[in-house]
Amino acid sequence: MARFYITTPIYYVNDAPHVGHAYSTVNADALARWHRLIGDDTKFLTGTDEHGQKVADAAAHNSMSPREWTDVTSQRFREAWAALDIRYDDFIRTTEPRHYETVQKFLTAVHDNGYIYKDTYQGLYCVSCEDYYTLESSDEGRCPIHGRVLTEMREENWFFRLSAFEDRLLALYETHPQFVTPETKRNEALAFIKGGLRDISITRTSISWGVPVPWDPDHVFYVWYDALINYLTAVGYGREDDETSTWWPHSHHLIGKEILRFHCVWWPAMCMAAGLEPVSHVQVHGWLLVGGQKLSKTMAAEGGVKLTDIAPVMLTDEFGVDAVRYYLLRETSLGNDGDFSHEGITARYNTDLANNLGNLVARVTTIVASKCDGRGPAPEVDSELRDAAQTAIIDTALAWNRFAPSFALEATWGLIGATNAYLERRAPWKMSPGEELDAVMGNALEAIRLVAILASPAMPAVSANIWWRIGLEGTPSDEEFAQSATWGRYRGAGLIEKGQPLFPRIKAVVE
RNA sequence: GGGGCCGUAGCUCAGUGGUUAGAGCAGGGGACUCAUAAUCCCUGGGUCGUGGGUUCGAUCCCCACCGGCCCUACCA
Repeated sequence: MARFYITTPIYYVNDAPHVGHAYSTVNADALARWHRLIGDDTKFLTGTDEHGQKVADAAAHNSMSPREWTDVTSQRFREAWAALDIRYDDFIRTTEPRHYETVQKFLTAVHDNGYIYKDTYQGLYCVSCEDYYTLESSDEGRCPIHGRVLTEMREENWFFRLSAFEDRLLALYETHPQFVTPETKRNEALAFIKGGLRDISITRTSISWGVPVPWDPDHVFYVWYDALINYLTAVGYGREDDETSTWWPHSHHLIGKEILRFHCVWWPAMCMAAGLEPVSHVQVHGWLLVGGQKLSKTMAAEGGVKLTDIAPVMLTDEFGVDAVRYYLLRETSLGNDGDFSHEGITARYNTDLANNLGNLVARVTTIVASKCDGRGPAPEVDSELRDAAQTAIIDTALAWNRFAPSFALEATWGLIGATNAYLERRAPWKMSPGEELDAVMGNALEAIRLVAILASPAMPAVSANIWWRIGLEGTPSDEEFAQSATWGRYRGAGLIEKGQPLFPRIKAVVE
């Protein structure tokens, strides 16, 4: 049996969950649902990143311990994912004991292998940012954000010998051309490696809210170094319940483009240093832009679109869970930036969901209910709709398999369009009850059944609803794709009734 | 400052070293009336950011520029 292990980034708890987080998570969830559908043994991991000075400060500001604070903030993500029908198999928190154990095991291995050494970190520090800059990344010794002169600081740190992995990373990219997708992002990572790698400081003494360094308890690991390892924590690396060999390295990290360097350069090097094969695939996606602008705290501070204006729950309240999922998956191709707008989601909702899909189900169920005694007739073996169905099945499957949800949904919607056109040609509403009418309606119902299956990774609830409406038992994902997604299997057992519209049209709001 | 990405029809986006560059939506015309004033058919049309270069031929390769953006060691 094939296995599929997919992860999202773990989200920094200081942020409130917003549509950007939802974008990553919905994509990962849909991909996981697709692989479950085709029968893969699937594991879907998400979670929260809870260490670092910012978190400790926020906790103090709210008069809580870091643990109490992260209990609250981590929970917000679980709630957001519940609202979006995210079905993760594991939710990891970096403050969990299992994570401490894996991180310490992993980094001890790196240490034992000679890739960690102690040195003095000299950095330029910005008091406003509370962070270090390199001379190159500064604006001629000034903070690029605040413009103030950076002060030179020194700290005893443990360093990771990243520079030792340049050749091995290049070899990895050479022998695994699919390590990073899409290709433009792969090239970006490759260019960075070719530009030369420097060793990196991976511990801090000035911070206490982190994973202690086992061989030097005055230090904690810097937040990124423990964060990346979460992907291994979840498979039990270095612990009694170790399932690493089951899920690793044939796994997939879905990440946003801004953390490409961590995942495509440091992380494989860290794995190599620990004596572990790197993850096999990193799928990079772009950003959602609001009116062409990045979603950011800065923008909110400047009075632009606020993140809280587009919290996931506000969208699901307005459009429904599956419509939001559909929009996030359909609107932009994974890997490129996309535009997020209220107009955009409204347009997708009305055209793709209400007019095409919802209306198709409504018109078919109406005719069947009134002219076929409410029982779904069987489809024809050689219907002219069959070719369109086959095409949609193949193209949809190929697209999901190559991490391209937008193309998958486009292919699925091709069958919806073909079915609407088919009904126009045959005009069953002009037919009298009988064999001809039954055949047409059976074919249409079969197409709808297939659409429900094909759309189920993106819209699990609506797909199940359609399944029920056309008189079928269970849900579209009960049976493996290879068996269920073949033309001619429709056999409605239950009565077919029209019911309420799946997607009531949304009137344009004049602003 | 350094590295990188993007710039394609009104809008949102696909796409390719080679005959007339695509889809959806919006717009225009027609058909139909089962359906959520939905659907179906036809249709408009864009110097593929600008200027060079390589090539028999470039929107796609190279260089420069303009514009937008990302990374530069905490932001999907």
